[in-house]
Amino acid sequence: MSKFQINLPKTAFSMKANLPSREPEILKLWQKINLYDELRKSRKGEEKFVLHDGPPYANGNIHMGTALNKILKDIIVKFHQMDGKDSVYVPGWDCHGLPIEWKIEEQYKKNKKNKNEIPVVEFRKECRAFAEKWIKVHKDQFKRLGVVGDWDNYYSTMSYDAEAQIVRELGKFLKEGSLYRGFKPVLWSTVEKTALADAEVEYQDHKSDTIYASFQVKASEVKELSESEIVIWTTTPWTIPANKALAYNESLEYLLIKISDDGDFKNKKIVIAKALLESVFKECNIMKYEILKNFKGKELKGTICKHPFFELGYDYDIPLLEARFVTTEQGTGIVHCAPSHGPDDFNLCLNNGIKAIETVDGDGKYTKNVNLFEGIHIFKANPLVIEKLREQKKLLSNGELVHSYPHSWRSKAPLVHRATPQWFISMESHKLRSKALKAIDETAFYPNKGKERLKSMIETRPDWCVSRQRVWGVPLPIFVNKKNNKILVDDEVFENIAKIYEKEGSDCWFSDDPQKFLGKKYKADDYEKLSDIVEVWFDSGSTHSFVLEKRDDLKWPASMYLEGSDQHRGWFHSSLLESCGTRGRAPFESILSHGFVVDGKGLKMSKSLGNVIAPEDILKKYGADILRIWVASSNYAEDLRIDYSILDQHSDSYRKIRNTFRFLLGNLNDKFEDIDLEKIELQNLPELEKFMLNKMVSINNHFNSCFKNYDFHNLYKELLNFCTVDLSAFYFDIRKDTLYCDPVNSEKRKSCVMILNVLLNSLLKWFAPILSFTTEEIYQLVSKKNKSIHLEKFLSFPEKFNNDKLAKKWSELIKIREVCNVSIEAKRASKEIGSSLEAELIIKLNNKFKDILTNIDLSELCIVSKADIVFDDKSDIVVETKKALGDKCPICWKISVEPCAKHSQ
RNA sequence: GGGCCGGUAGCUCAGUUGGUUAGAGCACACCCUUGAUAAGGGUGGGGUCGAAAGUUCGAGUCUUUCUCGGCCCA
Repeated sequence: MSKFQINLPKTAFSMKANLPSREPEILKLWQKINLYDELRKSRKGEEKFVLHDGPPYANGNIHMGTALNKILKDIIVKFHQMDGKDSVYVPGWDCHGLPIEWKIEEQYKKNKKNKNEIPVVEFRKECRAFAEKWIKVHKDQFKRLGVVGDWDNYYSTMSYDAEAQIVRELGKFLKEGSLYRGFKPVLWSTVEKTALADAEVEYQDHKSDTIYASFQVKASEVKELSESEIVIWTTTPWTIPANKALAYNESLEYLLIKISDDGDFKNKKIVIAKALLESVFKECNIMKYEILKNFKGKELKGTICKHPFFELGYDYDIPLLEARFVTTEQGTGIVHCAPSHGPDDFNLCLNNGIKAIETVDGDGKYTKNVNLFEGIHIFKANPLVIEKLREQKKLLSNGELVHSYPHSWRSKAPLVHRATPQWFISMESHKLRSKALKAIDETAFYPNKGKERLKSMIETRPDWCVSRQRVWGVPLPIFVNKKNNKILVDDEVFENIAKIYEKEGSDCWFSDDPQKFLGKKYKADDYEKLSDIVEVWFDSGSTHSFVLEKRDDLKWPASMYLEGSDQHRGWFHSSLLESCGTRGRAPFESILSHGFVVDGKGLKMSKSLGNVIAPEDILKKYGADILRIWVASSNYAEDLRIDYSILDQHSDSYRKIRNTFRFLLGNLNDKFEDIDLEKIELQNLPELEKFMLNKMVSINNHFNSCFKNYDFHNLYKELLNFCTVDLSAFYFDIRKDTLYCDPVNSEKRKSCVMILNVLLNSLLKWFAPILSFTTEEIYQLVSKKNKSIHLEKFLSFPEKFNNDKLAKKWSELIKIREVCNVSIEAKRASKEIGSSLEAELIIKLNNKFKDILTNIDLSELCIVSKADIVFDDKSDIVVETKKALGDKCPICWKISVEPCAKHSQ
């Protein structure tokens, strides 16, 4: 037996990952060691990084979007933790709202129960139980992804303290005076006397009365329009008494026409859209006419009309307003706007300072706000309105139309848009809009484009409607004085309600004596108690108040909010408004928004396309670490593509990374030594080792700058390339000879082993936030320093490792190596040699390379048996490969005529 | 229909203020190795930068239009 021992790699770390079964074992370990608590202990007193969780809705299994969101959050939280901060993550759930109400109603239907016969409180209890059930399911699914957080102390919008705090927040708006009562149209059933949500509406055919009616111009910037009449068409004549404006489209062309037919409109001038001339004239039976003027819609700006019932006391101005929703599909190209009876009308009027009022009551009768028609049911009003129009000579024609129309899903009765009392937070009265815009400017956005997106929404949004006529939510804590209609604003009452909710939740609002909430100061008989609930965006917009502010382990404002880009209109938006209204600034320092998960072709996932991938499928087939790689390697600033071929690719990368670790572990025989980087004496190291240290510093610098910008896909790519290009194909390949064949106590081998230790340590930490399971698996194998890899901190590399001159020199050497490889490959292709050790090289180099070759053995670098160097000035780099002559050393496999220099004695 | 964002090799991504033959890794093909072995190494092929027009000495980078896709709104 030879006295030369070869040292082959040996490790317990298997090549096969088997993540789907191994990861659950690691989850058990984390549970056993109470990882979350350990993380907190390990950073006690350090600077906090608080990523405030946007609460997902507690309903249904998680999908790829939720998985992406949680993994991205977890990666960021872990990065900050390893960076030395106390990086706290408290997950939460959004629980109130319509979708859960529907689910419970569905169950009722199945069991033949009638919702209206069930007490509200009992119904709400079922909603609560439903949400609780899904929180449990979600929790396990999120944990399985490797997400570490305070799962035992999660927050929810339905917890008693949350409901209590939501009341306090509303109290602030009420006290300030920015929360006011207005009217807004909702789909309303006059039969059930209730508002219906969109999803409770069925569309069926319905026969409607149609009218062409005219509005006389009172003033206009277009001279010819004076004395003319603007014609509208509508299928709801009963809304004419509620008319407050007319809408036109500035990009359409309009005509001024003189009619000569006999009748009410003889010799009158009317205005309609050019594109609709034919259909209008046909339906109104107009034969003799003359076109007086052709003009663009934008000229209508500033025009004012009189109401058709002007002579009957409707003597207010009807302005013409520009609106995109006006088209030439039907009608006249001018739309009559009754802000109380249509969402388009409402928004257009609201944006122009015309507020909706209550024109129809819950039974469908006109209110006292409607002159001439008070008390009449709207479904009986059409003939009366038509008659009055005719009487006022404002009716061009009338008819009937069968069209698709909304009906109640329960009673099948036709619905109407009805302005109902709603509660709004004003964007202007207390400068909420400008406060919010300022707060956006003070917030960092990743990616930057999110800033403009949120800004433009805040700039144009109308007042915030925060009331809903539903039951599963926090009741609006509002009492209205029966005598003077004034809202009760009293901190004592709000605080009393909040205290009650903290103890028993908000169900009691619906069941208990109102006096309980009013205390002794006010008499319940004097007040009307509201039964509306708060819209759920106010709930989740308030999480900062009942989570960030209330918990000692967190801080306000949050360091970051992180959600899908749809939340610019959702949670980012509502949180910003709520916080700016109550605290004058945003509840976050930064916002990170990510795109949507789409399939491999960039199309959105849908059942009908059959391109849906569930997180569960991926976990079963690949494991969470592969999914985490997918998250880290994708550019979240845009939409993220996923399909099985993409996952296969990441799975291949994972294997490369795993084998890189396996090589390190094998050559260390699973005996990791934590090297003190400061104590490394560079002057004693071979150049290749110095170069590797230098490489690690530059990787680490790049790593840090990527991390600072949350630029994970570049960070991951850099690490992956480091494993493949710098380690596997370069450093490892070259040093295999030393590791396998040099004596264990040789300085060179010891230097290399030292580097392997540093590499293992660095790679474990760099990858830990992404490959949370695999790095833990390795850490458990080799280190007892901490209970978990996630309790470690990133390494800090001494400046002395940085050596630009060395890096430059080695990039030249690598160039020479590449030319050598091409030359060797030619001999291999002609079958003269196989392994590169069968080759010897004659390398002709330009004299300029002389300096860089000191201390360099090119035969080692190129993994050949011999390399002769010839300097001349003729060429840059020219390499000639010859078959090496002599015998193969049985130890190091190098071929030479002489006995092996290292292994011959 | 409107607003915003995006389209660079089969895939994931780089491409700095417009400036040489547009880069990397993976995948693929061929070869080598059999002492990282259901591993490892080498070489190589592959892109009219979504399309068209324009500005410019010069456009992946700037402008316009179109197209496809995504989010939000209607």
